[in-house]
Amino acid sequence: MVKRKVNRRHSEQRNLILATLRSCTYHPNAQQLYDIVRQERPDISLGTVYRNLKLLHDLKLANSIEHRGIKRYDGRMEAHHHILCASCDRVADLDLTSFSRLGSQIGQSTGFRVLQDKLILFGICPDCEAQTSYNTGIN
Amino acid sequence: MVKRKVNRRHSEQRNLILATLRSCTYHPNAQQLYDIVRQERPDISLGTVYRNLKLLHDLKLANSIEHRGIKRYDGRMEAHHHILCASCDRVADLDLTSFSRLGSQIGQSTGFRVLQDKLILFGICPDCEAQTSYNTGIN
DNA sequence: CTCTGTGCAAAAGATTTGCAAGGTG
DNA sequence: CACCTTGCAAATCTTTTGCACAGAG
Repeated sequence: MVKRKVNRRHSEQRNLILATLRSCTYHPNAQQLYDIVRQERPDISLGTVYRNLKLLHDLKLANSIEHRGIKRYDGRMEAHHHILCASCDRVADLDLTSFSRLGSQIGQSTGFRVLQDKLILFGICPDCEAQTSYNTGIN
Repeated sequence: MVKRKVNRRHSEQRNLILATLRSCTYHPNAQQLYDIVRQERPDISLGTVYRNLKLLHDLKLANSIEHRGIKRYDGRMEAHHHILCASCDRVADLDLTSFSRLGSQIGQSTGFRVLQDKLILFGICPDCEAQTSYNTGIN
């Protein structure tokens, strides 16, 4: 179960995918990443992007969050959280130093060992808030 | 966009689905709900379950959380949050009165209007913690 | 040479949708 | 009646996987 298959070979595709993810200012999904990466390497396949995102996530080189049936990735690995806009699906990073207290409090009351680096919030982003109408349908 | 089509007709199927969801002690997905409901009404279709869960969610009669590509539902509508076990995917309810402060704090720093009733945490549940090996693969 | 990674296409799994028929008010 | 809801099946969408070949060490 805890299989530790360490020695991975390098591949241009994998390096490119990780570099692209890291340079991304937003939180792209596989298709978006594929579209960007393809500009530089038109022969890359979508399957490879999926395979590598999954691998990078397993290797803890990428985070992921899921919303409305789509997984989005994040190459920034310093501990942080995310808030999703329930209207436009935008994702914003959240540096939340004050969470550790709440986390351990929750751990005590539920018996769960709370993962301190994964917390998802929902809200309405400023842009959507500025508009008169928006859908509040989260999930 | 803000379509308000209020007058919905009743249907046995919809009532049954909602009642079943409400009586559920866990957080079932569409398929699980379908399996339960079918015992009472063998002719119901999976599509109907999906359609009604979506509708009930829109009407704010059900909450939903998404994990590993599957949506799970919750008929308990008092404000509360959820914590997911990253190992066994169990969902636990979380009554978190102390969140409102953190929520408004986050609202100030991000500009988001934080939805106070939707917060997802990840952790390892007591049962999984008791086992020596578990996968930490969240998402 | 030995594996790992890739491209391609097919498969899988969850959810949605078109349609004709049945149900509700 | 008008139109909402259903069952069924097909369609859709995202993600995974099998396979033969290419590439890395």
